[in-house]
Amino acid sequence: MKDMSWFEAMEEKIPTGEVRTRFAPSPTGYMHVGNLRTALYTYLIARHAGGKFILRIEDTDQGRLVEGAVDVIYKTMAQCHLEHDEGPDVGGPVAPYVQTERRPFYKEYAELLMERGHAYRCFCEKTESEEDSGQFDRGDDPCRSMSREESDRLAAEGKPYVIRQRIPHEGSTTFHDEVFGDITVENSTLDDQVLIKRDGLPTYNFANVVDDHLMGITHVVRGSEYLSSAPKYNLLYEGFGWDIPKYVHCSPVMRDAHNKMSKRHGDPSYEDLIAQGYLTDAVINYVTLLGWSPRGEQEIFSLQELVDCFDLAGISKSPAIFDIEKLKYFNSEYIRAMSPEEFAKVAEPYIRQAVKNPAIDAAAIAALLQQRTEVLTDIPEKLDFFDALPEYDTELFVHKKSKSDKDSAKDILGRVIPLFEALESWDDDSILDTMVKLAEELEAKNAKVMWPVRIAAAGKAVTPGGAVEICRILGKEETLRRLRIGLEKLN
RNA sequence: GGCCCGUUGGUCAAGUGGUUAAGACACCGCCCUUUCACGGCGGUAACAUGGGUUCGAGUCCCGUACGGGUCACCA
Repeated sequence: MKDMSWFEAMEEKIPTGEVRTRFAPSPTGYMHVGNLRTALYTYLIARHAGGKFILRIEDTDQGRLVEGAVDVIYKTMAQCHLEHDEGPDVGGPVAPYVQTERRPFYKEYAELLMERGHAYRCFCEKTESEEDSGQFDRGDDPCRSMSREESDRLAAEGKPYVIRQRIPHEGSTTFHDEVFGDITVENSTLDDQVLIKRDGLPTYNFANVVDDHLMGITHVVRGSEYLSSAPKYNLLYEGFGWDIPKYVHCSPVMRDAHNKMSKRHGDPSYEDLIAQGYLTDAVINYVTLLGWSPRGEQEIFSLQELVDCFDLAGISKSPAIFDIEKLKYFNSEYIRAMSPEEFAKVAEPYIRQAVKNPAIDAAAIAALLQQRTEVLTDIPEKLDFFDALPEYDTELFVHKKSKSDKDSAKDILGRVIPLFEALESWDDDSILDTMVKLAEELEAKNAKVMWPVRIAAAGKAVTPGGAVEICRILGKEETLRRLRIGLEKLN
């Protein structure tokens, strides 16, 4: 073990006097929605207080490392505008920020804890069946009462061991959580958890305590699955004589009443949602509101607005079910709030999936789409009729509300075609005027004229935009061709 | 099973002893309208349950039910 001056030097590096939070994912895959929400709350707490947001990679489980996972984390954080002040890529005062690179520290601190009597080496080698059956009574572990001399001797001989936390058999421990309040448990229900594994790496629980302390973390935000191990943390902090940070345990994001959202069940990750046509800002907004509620009735928040009003008191204790319908609503709100240019830009690739004809203006279509798009990936199917007139049934010409039927449609198309042919300019006004005047002439509702025109032009019942817009975008020649086809069908 | 936590409409949720129990999504209806949407207006729908405490309980206490978490040399 290092001498005390080494530990003192470590203490001196710890930043103080500011709120410091950390997002500490383990690089095992992609960004789950629950993870994203945890990252968001963590970020929001730091920024709201004008503090620091730190990224730490928890890779102590060598068996679960996934290639490229760290890059996904960086990429996602950047996409979500969750910029960190300290982390493996940008460095910081308490580097390194990757747990495997901090390996030497844990051992030192575990030994310090042994020195203080709150930990001990355990040389037991139990069979798996003993572990699984729970037959092995931890209270009877002979290593717990082994003398320090004996323990040192065995270790020096090279006998493999783990280091366990020595938890008192008597008394109780109370810890405080910002969301759940005070929770008290009997120490007898806590087990002497492993701190340092046989491979020399720390367990998650131990690495967390050591790192959070050494990094000056003031608020620990994590999932509620860690709630039951939290009392052991208090004992660890007390054993070291360290201040206990604020705990913020968050209930899970559920897929339904019984199951957490999970990739295994086919639930979307953040990346999946983006690929499915959801906007990052909408996802962030929605996910933040899943399990947290602001004071007022506002629901649409920019990240900055969230920073301004985020408050721990609004975090709820019970799990929240992820509702894709409500995300859709947020997404459509965000889409409608975009400038037409912005929307045209994000929509263009989706428009071009369906509309290959370069003569057709994608921006013109985007303008029609913006008010009626919930999810970007819905776009292509709305536009299939632009490139090719679909096969359609003449029943489509029948529409009661517009007072349109096959006979009237036939009559209207027969009259509209020559009028359109005669048009010199092909724009909204001239197309509209032509149809309105015809309606006046026939003493009919505008709809009676426009319905059959739109049906003949598009060949489908539901279209983005009305008859005028569709004819305009299709162009005069193509419109006329389609109207003639419609007329033929009705003959 | 032990321990811990949770429970307001289908969903997200407000609510910190006295409210006609907000609001949003979804759903339904009406209006607007060249389709579908958008928008506007309105509607259906909730305090898991039984006991207390109290003049008065969604709000406090106890029990019950249901649900979740945890009980790894995983995080």
